[in-house]
Amino acid sequence: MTQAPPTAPAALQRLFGDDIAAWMPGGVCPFPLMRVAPDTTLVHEGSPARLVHVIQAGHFKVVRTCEDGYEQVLDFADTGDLLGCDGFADGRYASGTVALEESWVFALPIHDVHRICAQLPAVALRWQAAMAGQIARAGDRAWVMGAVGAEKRVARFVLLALQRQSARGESAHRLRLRMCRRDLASHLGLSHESVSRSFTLLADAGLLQVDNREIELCDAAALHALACTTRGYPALRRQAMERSARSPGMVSAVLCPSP
Amino acid sequence: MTQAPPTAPAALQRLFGDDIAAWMPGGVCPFPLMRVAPDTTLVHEGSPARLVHVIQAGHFKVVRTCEDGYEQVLDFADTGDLLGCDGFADGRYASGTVALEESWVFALPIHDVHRICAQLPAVALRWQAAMAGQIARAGDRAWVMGAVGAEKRVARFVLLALQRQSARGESAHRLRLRMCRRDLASHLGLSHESVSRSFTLLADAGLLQVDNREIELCDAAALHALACTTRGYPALRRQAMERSARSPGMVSAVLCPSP
DNA sequence: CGTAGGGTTGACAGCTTTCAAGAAGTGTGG
DNA sequence: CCACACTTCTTGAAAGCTGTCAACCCTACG
Repeated sequence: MTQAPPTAPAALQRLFGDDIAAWMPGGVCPFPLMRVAPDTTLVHEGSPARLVHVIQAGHFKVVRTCEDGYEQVLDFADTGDLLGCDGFADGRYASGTVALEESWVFALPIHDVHRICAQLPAVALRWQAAMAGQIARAGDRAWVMGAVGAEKRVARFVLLALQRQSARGESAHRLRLRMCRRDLASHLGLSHESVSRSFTLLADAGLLQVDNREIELCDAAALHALACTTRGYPALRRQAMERSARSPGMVSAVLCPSP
Repeated sequence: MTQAPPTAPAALQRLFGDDIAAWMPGGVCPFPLMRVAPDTTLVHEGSPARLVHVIQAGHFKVVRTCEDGYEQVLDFADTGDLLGCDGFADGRYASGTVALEESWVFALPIHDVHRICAQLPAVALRWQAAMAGQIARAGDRAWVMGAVGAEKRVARFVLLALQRQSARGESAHRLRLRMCRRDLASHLGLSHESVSRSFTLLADAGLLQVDNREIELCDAAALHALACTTRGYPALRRQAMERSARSPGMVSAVLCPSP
């Protein structure tokens, strides 16, 4: 299952720009590219923060563990994201990060980042922009989590994930979830059964097509309306009932010709 | 109602350290201290981002407005917090900020911040720590919003607010909410009636004392247990019922002698 | 004094959690 | 290759929490 490590440090390129070349004596990247096995903890909550990680490939969840062992999923991170920035603040990581699949990250010593930023103002600017991007991401996340009602939270989550994916040049209507329902439920403040039911409801209403962790957007306008409209959307359940009554046997028929 | 503007730039001091003196020719702070009237929008969502604001005094809400006019409250900010960092990322503010009361903020042109950071590495370090602090804050916020159940979300919110307040040297058991129930409800993903009911429930159970926007912590251990325990806490309602049955007429009696 | 906005409470429909069981997919070892 | 255990996902039923609608109290304010 182990893939070959990515060759080009695309994530670093985006962070440091062309100035990264000045820090690559002999074309060798000064920062180690680490492989992280699935379900492995990359940084432990509360440990001393000396590294910031940049995701080159793969997906992570950001968690905070309660005293009784229940883990609250604060966020999910993917390619290009920074991990462990919160450790900058007081020297200890405020959250842990766990790989959802085999992943590859660059480990940047905070000290080195400071040194580079002090010497190359252009890099400092990009670095600040990257941290600001993490703050903006957190705002998006709050938008998702602040929705009222299970389907709306799930709808916003899917919409945001697709939006980010398409901003990265990937598909804008097809989504592959990397996390299990339980992690997603923890993130959204729901039970995992409610997440499951929400997906089937959105599918029955014709907004999505759901096959386990494969999501396909069918009715972008309707999903957007559901996600962005204020509270109250009783029409969805009626719509789902009607649809499922109309085609009782055609569960897995191809409903959404891809545009 | 208009108070005098604060005299010492404490918020800037914390951000720039002693090096701020080098940027104060004749002891004059180079950044304007702006007064923001209650219910006034400081930055508009989507507008070009040229300033970062530092709260010197007062309280704000950070919002994202849906197309139909419903505003989602992403966060609340108070003294020392940075406003508008998310605009760093792509040049436009990703969220708006509205003053909850009369407030005072320093307006820092992003360009100036960059210049100062380029010249004074120590300031750059502090600035990064401040942004990292905003990221850590966002994690806390996700922890609050990710709770399952209305009382638990409210409990976490109160706990976090008290914790931040005490970290700033203020009271660790007395809290004055600056936002209306509706804003708090929007932030927590609840109806404002549920927020109200949660407060009275927590009060009836003896964990808090609630008087409109004045909150007093009565049983820190129990509130902490409620906030941090995994889902399921049916004992709370029983406890509240028993308590309210035991003292039917003593609604406003002084239950919590301040330690 | 009248109005407006914020906060609380009650009633009820309906959504969510919980508990339980079954279906589907995955990995392991024989 | 199959059987088996295991996890994940889905679904059903019941209890109970939450949203909605409505009413009432209170304070602030003109």
